[in-house]
Amino acid sequence: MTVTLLQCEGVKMSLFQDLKLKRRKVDSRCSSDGESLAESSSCSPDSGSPGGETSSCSPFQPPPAYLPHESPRTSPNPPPTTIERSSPDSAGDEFTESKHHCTDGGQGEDTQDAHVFDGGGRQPVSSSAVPRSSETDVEIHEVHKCEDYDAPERMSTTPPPPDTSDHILEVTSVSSGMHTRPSLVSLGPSLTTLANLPHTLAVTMTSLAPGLVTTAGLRSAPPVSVGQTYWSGSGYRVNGVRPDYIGAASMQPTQSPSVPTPSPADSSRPGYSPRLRTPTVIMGEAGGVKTMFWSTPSETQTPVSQSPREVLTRPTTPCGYGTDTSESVRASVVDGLLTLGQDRRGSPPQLSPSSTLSLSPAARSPLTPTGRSPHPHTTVPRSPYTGAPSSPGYQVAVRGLCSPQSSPGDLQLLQNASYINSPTSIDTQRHQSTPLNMEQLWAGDRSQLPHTQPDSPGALNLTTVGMWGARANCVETVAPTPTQPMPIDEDEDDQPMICMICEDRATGLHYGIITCEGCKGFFKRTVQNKRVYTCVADGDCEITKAQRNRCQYCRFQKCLRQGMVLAAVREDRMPGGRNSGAVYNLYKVKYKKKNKKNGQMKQGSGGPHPHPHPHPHPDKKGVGVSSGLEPLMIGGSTSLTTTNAASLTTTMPLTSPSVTSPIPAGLNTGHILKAALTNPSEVAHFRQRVESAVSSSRERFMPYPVAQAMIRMLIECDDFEDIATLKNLDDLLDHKSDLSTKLCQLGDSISIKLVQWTKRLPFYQELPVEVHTRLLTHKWHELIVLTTSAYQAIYGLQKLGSRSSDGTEAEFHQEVSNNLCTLQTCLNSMMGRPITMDQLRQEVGVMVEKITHVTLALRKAKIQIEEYVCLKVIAMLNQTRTGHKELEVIQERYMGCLRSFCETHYPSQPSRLQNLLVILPDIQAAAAKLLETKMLYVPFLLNSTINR
DNA sequence: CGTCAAGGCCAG
DNA sequence: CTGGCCTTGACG
Repeated sequence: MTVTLLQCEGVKMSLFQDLKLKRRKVDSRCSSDGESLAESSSCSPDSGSPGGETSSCSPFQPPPAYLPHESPRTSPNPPPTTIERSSPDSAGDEFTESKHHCTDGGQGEDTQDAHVFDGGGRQPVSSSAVPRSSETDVEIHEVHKCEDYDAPERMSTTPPPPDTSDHILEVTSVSSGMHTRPSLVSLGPSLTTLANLPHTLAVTMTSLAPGLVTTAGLRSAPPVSVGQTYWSGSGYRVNGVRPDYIGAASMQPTQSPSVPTPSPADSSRPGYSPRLRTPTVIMGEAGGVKTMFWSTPSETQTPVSQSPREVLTRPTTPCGYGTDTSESVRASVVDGLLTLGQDRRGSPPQLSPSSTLSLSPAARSPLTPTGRSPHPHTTVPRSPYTGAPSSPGYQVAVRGLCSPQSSPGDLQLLQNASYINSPTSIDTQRHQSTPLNMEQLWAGDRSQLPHTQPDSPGALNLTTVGMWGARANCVETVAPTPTQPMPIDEDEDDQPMICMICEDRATGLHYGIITCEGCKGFFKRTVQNKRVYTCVADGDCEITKAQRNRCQYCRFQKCLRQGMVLAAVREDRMPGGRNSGAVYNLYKVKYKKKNKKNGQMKQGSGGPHPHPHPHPHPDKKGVGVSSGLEPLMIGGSTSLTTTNAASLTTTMPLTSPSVTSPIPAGLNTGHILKAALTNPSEVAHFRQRVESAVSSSRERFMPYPVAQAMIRMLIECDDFEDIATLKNLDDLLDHKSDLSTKLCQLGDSISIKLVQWTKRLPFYQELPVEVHTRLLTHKWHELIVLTTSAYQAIYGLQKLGSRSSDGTEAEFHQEVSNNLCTLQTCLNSMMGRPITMDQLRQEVGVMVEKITHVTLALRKAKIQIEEYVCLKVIAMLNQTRTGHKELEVIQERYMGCLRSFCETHYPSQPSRLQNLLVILPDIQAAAAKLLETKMLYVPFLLNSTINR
């Protein structure tokens, strides 16, 4: 059981945010609340690039509650502990501003991104219904050591006298198997309030085993993915392709306007896909003394500005993309936790640094084009639909996961895992290439160029393998041939092209690829003037429309990487005319002769999901798809993954030269691929898009029996009632026993159940354990909300008799009131003293409202268990940005399940799928609030009392 | 003559 | 310096 306890840490540590911890600012430039902070932001609209994330007010700042407020309350009673500064990776460095990198004064999306804290219920503290006293308005930068290893009698189960002087939590825990004893808790003044109940829960810290010295860096709060985009079935197109077909969900318009969000003004903006950063708690334990500090957030991107020390300490990840050390450690530790007891998965090699650092192209698994080490079990033959291993021992193996056992070897492994690098972000695999020496480039050294450029080996082999390696992974698998043109989806002609560099609106083919006027001009000026740029960061800045002017070096590098041809810039500056054939042969996208008589081209429109634009707009600028751009020839042969190639032979006949049959009638995936291949916004997304297209085809054509079987597997692994309710409610309500212990046990129970659920998932083996870890760490609160709300929606009706939801405002308020009354009763009992309704509303009112909102939405939809389990998986796999194709494939697989179920069981509700999906942002909002209040037990209490 | 991908111009 | 708009000129 050590395993599962340990696995809880990721969850438990999230609770630490709420502790009355003194934040001692080391280097804060931020104002005291999210809004003012945002407004004062002088930099970084960056929603993902390293270009801005280290700025003082990036979206990755801790949410307001955790921002380094100007907290003047210095402690007259300093903690009786050793105070240390945080590690090199922590706060100080990452608060470093990078204004020098912002050449546009922070225009563009600054405001938008700066408001992300408002979204999803994570509202600025100042506007929260929860009083500030219950918020974490301070930041920890010290390590608090506690010398008192085992003094449970000092743990506050009754509120200590108010102490306004200092909010110090000191925790020491001596591990004793699965029982952990917080030994010293010194909380702040508002411990007497309801909101502090979970603080004691938060104190739980579980150790591996007696004597084991370990370090655990744990994200204190999962990123609140407010405003994430979901498939919405809208008509939005990217280069003529629906983003959900090509995996570019983040480019979709965001959620339905009908979905209320805390900050609709921001979250509803097209393309709004914020990723929040949260503080990071790094825990350490030495000699049985646990220490911790908070660092500033640094999720997965490499900041623009790194102090030398930071650079030195930043681990090199398999993808070459730096992760915060704390994040790495955290992930690694929890990875280890998840891995323990899974000897069948070959844990030691999986967690060894050597395996994660295996970057040899030849060694790359075709399933892991991002360079991440392949999971050893991805080679298990699988059903193309279920993804489940076909081996007969699969079910046994899954069951075996439910009873993980640890061993000394596991502990050692875990210990080791603490020091290896975690994989990079599951949603961001960025390339890191050899620096481009522009001076040498202009001096004639073209060896730096990707192979699409002249003077470099294999110039006509348009494969971008080599120094552009990581990027090339994404494209090397796609190999349509000129003799096998993709069907053209003329229905999409009226959709604008997007620039392959910055995703702005493209105006046509320029220097070899489809770009906007800006990137065209930029490339031209750079080449004509032989300009030399440098990147102040690590040469990996994100280039988007809003940020393209922030780093000329990275913009130009991307131009080259994407295939812009230097030779297309004429030395003689002769205007007009056509380029020579030699230059033209270097183009990635070629103007196709107008021979659209290929009968295959029109076969794509006969599927069950006809496209809404049957008549193409005769826009002369619609070069991309409409005029027939030949598919890019990348490489000489297909290298689709074994697994997917097998799938493709049945559904995607045009992706490989070896498969020459026309598209089967009724399948219109070819046009998806055609468009995806000929008009990608980025070549680097080829692979992802193809995968998405493949999975999309699966999703859309999944037969119901297959969906039914997959859903049944999800239901079986869910154990709905067990995971959504509290078994020992009576014990919990008994105020005579130790409340803290009970809450700790509750936290254990919740996290154990989540981990067990994860391990039972049919696709568990398809993803590396670290990915599961990250998913769970980032999504656990959403899973809790969805689970409890769905349970409430489905079984709460029993309490209400057969009355169904009418969705009225009155019902909402009634339900909120009922829930608050239930909570009041429970808490009175738990605490042994009365809690006033005012107190209750103040502390948990907003959170209960949001959860109730979700519950009513699910109830109104009359959500079925089948839909709930699919939604749960979809929610867990949802990413703030695209890029992790494995997750997308699996997510869309279950999207297909859900769609199939909805279409089969609710044929009269064509928008049922969409209606269910748009509840997800509400779930995120409620989850954010739950996280904010830390009262994890609330939804469980409400569920557990349904039948009382 | 239409197309379209070059280069040029110039306001911001 | 950027990027929207314009001009140019080979090609079909």
